[in-house]
Amino acid sequence: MQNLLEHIDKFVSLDESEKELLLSRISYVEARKKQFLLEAGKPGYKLFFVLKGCLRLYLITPKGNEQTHQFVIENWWMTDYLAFHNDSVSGFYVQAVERSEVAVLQKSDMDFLLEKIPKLERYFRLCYQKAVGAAQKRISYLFSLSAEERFHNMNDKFPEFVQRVPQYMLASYLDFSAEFLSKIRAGKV
Amino acid sequence: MQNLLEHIDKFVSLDESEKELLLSRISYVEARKKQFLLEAGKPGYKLFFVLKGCLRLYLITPKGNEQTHQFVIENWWMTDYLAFHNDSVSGFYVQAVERSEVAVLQKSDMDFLLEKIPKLERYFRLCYQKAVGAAQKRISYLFSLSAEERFHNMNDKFPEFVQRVPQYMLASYLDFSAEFLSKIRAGKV
DNA sequence: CGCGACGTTGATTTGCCTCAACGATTGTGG
DNA sequence: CCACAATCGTTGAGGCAAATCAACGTCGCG
Repeated sequence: MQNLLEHIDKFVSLDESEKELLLSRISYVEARKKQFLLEAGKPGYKLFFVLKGCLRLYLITPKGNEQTHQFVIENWWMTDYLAFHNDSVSGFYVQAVERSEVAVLQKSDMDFLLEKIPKLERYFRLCYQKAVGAAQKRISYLFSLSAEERFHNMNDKFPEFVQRVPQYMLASYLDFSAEFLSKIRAGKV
Repeated sequence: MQNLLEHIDKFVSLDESEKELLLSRISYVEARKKQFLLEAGKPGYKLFFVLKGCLRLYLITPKGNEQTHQFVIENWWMTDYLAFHNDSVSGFYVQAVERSEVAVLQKSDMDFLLEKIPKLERYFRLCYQKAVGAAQKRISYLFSLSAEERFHNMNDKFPEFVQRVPQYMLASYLDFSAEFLSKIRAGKV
């Protein structure tokens, strides 16, 4: 949990009793590779923070394909935010890409903590501000680059990522087929 | 500005002196149709709230096409959040789709207000939480639906929108060409 | 060792783009 | 208030990026 405290500390400073209170309301989960933390169709009242490892958020399209929406590594929060915001059922799966250590915050606990430690409003406001920016950036890549350009852009900017996740997940994240990714890598396109 | 106060009031309650302070740091702009509020390449330190009318956020791709990222109508905030967050230059244009009344908040004023009225942290945290959810939903539509399905989905869920904005903007929002939208409407596809 | 998950390759198909030319509608200055 | 331009929308022909399908390697693991 040290990672989480350090991350919070970058934005707001908590005293010892506040840290204690915080930790008393956050649980710790170790997820095996491919294990689900959240499933579509189930209530989405949890927020996940990656302490170690890698998670992905994905959905199954009406046609039955997996579409990876987001990968997150150390020091990012993730969930289906619409479900979280509206207390509704999740439309997404959250799954461990590799063995991961995760902090889990229930919405009710979040509300409790925000009540008791108003400074955390600021922390989450800043996290979300960054997340909205990241989402805008993501859409702009999907919009303005061709499939091949999206792959090369990813490879240039996040090479360790391209190593770390299976190709079929990466392909669905970049919004093209696994076969096509294979051809791009082979230079056959 | 009444709209803005009412919107804030849905999430947190401010007393009269706080409202006064808030309004003293927010400016009001009337934008003509097609007028720019923010331009790519210029500093992105402003946040916009639509009191009346409609704004769009778009970028120009390397190939020279307009790609509309987002439309916002009454009671939504908008800007290039990455530029706003990092105090950098905007990658997007913000333009009035129709004659609009807009509240403008400079980042420095936002920081000042958040300092003086910590309750506003909560307000923005909730606005952003909703915005992240909306962005996730948007990506999921782009991912999982065909061009024609995206149009019909839009038409079903936001018919007034489809009326309100020019077709070429709508087409770029749905990520296909204006010509193709024309063909979908004519049932020629 | 054998099975299932993952990756590769080529042939074929298709959804949507591009380009070009032409209507319709809106706006503007004479 | 009309003429004309600019903006916006329509239509069709042709082309291409990427999907789909199918078959076959390969690796890791129970």
